[in-house]
Amino acid sequence: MRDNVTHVIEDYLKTIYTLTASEGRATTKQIADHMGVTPASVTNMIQKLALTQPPLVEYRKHRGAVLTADGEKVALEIIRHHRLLEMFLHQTLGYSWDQVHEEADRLEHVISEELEERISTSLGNPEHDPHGDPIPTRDLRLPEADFLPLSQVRPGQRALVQRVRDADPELLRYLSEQGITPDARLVVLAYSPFDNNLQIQVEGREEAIVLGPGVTSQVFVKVEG
Amino acid sequence: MRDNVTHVIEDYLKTIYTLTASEGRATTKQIADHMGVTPASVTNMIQKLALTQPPLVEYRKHRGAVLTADGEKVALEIIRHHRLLEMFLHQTLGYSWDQVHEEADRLEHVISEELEERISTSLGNPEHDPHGDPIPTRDLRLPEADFLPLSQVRPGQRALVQRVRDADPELLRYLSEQGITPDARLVVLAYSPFDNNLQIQVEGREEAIVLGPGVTSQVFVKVEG
DNA sequence: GATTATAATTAGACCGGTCTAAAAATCATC
DNA sequence: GATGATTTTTAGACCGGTCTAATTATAATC
Repeated sequence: MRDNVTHVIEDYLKTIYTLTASEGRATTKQIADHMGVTPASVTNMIQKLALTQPPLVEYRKHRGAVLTADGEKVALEIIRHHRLLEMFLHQTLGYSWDQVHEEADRLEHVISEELEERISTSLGNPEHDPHGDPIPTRDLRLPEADFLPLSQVRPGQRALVQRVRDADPELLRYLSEQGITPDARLVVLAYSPFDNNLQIQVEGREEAIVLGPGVTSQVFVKVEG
Repeated sequence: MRDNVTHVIEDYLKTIYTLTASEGRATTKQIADHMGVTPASVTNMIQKLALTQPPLVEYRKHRGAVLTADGEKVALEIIRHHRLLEMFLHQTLGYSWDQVHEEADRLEHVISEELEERISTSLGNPEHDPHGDPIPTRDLRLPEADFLPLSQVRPGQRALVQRVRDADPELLRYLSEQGITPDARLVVLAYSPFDNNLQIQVEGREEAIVLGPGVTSQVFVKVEG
């Protein structure tokens, strides 16, 4: 079952998984945009993945792709690899958190179960990667988080930063500079309804800062009251 | 120049490099056997590599392949990756020396210059991998070794083990058990001319052992007099 | 140097994954 | 529910890398 799963297929399954997690579903176009590939290629691939034995996705015409249990397993395996690698590069080799993503994207497809295991134990079996994303367990369960995007926190509320979307290194560097990293505490001071800006005081910082929705929608927090 | 170099091409160049180093030249059949591929595939590939701009190999019909300076650079880059990774897996993640080869063979194609550098410095810029093979330097010079195969050492001579061919994990485990690892000292006690067996006393061991040429040709030493 | 074994090359097919261009289905808006 | 915009699918081509089968060149032996 694992042997016919190429690196490319792994990438498709991972993409479909994260898309359904964040957007609710994975359409042909979304997958295509996310992978930098034409929609025609996506159709071709998801049709193929629906015909493998066992099938890795469910496919009905014009309805996008949904992962089967088997497909989800593969996706979670790769996501586990990815997040363990991010943590390892960060902790053991001194990568900053905005540098790890790209490297992990290549390594995730080639590490053995053996190496995965050694990395995990050498890190003390961490539950989150450097961006606060949960790491699937050995048996591929992913602890579901009830985090709120920072954009939905309102004035007066205190919050603990839990995770940050790791897509854009620029954003990550910017957030670092502002002190907004997992485990940071902050208070929302003000909200501007028209542009959806938030004025925020990060604990331990002098100045309050103002962040737009482009930023606050990428940061996830737990509200502390 | 680097962008058209696929993982497969890297493997061909690496194979041609090691074959010319160990056998003096790289014929179509040798490359094919070494890579588990048909001779037809090899001809096809080396013809292609001779036509790239710049060419990576020199090719004349029925004469096998010879690396150009450019091809050698790529090969040495990959060999540097491979040997640094072996050392890293061994030192940092506790792999035994017979386990590292396979894992390194996959990782060597996907690590960035950045990661290569971080691994190297985290290991203190080692000059040899766990099997005693020299690691090409950052500027891709490979210190040439004047080692002798153990098979050519004669009775009465003391020798310091320098390196062991890393192709076969079985052999590596066996050698480990006998105490024959890089930096081990030994004395050759006797030589049987017909079967080319050597009787050997490893320093720190009780019993002398007898090794055939299948083993002694894979172990390289410096004779100490 | 003729014969035979071995190695190397060619020609053509195939597979995985991508693309473009054209056709069909769905969605959004009136 | 008709119209136009968008999305999706199909059909066919292409590229990288492999293979098999047939052919040709080299090496080895007499």
